[in-house]
Amino acid sequence: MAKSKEDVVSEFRVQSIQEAAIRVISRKGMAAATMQEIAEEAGVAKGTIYLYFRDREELVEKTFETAIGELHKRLDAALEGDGTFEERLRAVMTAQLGFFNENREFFRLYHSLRMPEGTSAQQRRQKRTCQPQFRARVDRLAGILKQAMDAGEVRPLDPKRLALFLIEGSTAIVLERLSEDAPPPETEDVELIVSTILAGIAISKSKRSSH
Amino acid sequence: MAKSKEDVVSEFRVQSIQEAAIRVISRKGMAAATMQEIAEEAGVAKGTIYLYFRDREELVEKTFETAIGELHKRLDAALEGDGTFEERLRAVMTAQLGFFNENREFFRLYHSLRMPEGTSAQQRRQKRTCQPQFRARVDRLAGILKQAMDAGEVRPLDPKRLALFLIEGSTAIVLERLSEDAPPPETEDVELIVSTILAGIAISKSKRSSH
DNA sequence: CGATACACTGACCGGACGTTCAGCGCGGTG
DNA sequence: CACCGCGCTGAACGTCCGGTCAGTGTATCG
Repeated sequence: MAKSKEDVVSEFRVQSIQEAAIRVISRKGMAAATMQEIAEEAGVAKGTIYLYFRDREELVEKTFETAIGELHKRLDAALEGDGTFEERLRAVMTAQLGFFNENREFFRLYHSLRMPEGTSAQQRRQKRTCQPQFRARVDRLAGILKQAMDAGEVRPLDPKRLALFLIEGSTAIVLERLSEDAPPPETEDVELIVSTILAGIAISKSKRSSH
Repeated sequence: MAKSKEDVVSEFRVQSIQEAAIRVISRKGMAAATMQEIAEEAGVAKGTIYLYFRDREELVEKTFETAIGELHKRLDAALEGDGTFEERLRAVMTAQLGFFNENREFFRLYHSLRMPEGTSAQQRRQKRTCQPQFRARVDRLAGILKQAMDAGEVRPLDPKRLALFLIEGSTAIVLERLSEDAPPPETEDVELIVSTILAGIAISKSKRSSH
């Protein structure tokens, strides 16, 4: 069945509102972003938002899911086919830096939801909907690490902790890049991360003596 | 001059209120922590808080500074005297994990202030007071890294980026530890971080072939 | 023991924000 | 053209919260 005119309008509204929400949240922060301002940013009246989302929580939740779905698609694409661990690691990091670079505004929403706020009921709800998304991201990377360990490419360590360390560490670099006027080329930061994580930063004894 | 009785009472109130603030913020999150609840937690009336802090912002700011001052003291202590880079890195990481383990409740306050919220005026104020504290932490570690690079113990990389990567990566592990019922011993996680950062995770060709 | 000072209290105020809903205008229909 | 349906609007409502201040209890002093 072709999309009816109503569907098209509806989709357009939903998308405008979600994009506005991301922009306002990235400007003011999660707590200070008001429905009024989101509505203005989207070019609709406050009441209109409630025709498409039950309440503020649902708007935030759906918006987050839509946006993070995009990130997951990118990561999946980066991991298609198989290569050496190093290639895959580089692909993942490149995809990540690229995504946040193109979606700078999504970053703050992402960061705000890392740790749930509000009453314990709200916290539980946020946890149910957002935590799995973070977990999925961590688990995906942990899976790659585990695979590489089994293949003998990586020494045995707790894959989950390593994944956390890597994701959050690279997130810090993304954050820094976003606040810089002229960040270095993406590849440079990817190389920093990949080479550090693969080979470490210490100059081995043999190399030092040969120098 | 000895402390007058008023000073003692005053200090006690300030401390109670700050501790209450940390507990409430860690329970509800920054935005949802109300002055009323902080007052109840401290066992005083709401108005009393305003005898010791100009407004909510000042309370949060001062509380944050008091608590992070403690962290900085620990880090300084960990770096007293001099040792190899590896020893210093291990000391810093141990101090960090230890601090957050003993001050679990401070963690959320710390996390909430990472990224300023509210109107742009509020954001500027928060940036002026809190960002330098984060910067100081990063710069301190970056300094150690730089020193090790100059000494030829560490290969030359951007020290600031490395420091960010390390601090945020280890923060992720702290966060994970805090949410676990029975986290592994601190030393284990410290070793994971230190060995990863020093030697990387890849199994070198020579080691693999000798296996 | 009264008088004075002052830390403390908590009801109250003003404003902001999420949510609602009566009504408006516009495109479609007979 | 008159009527209708409906997507949309934004004023109004209830709630919540930071901040205020007149009043209260208590310690101190003459």
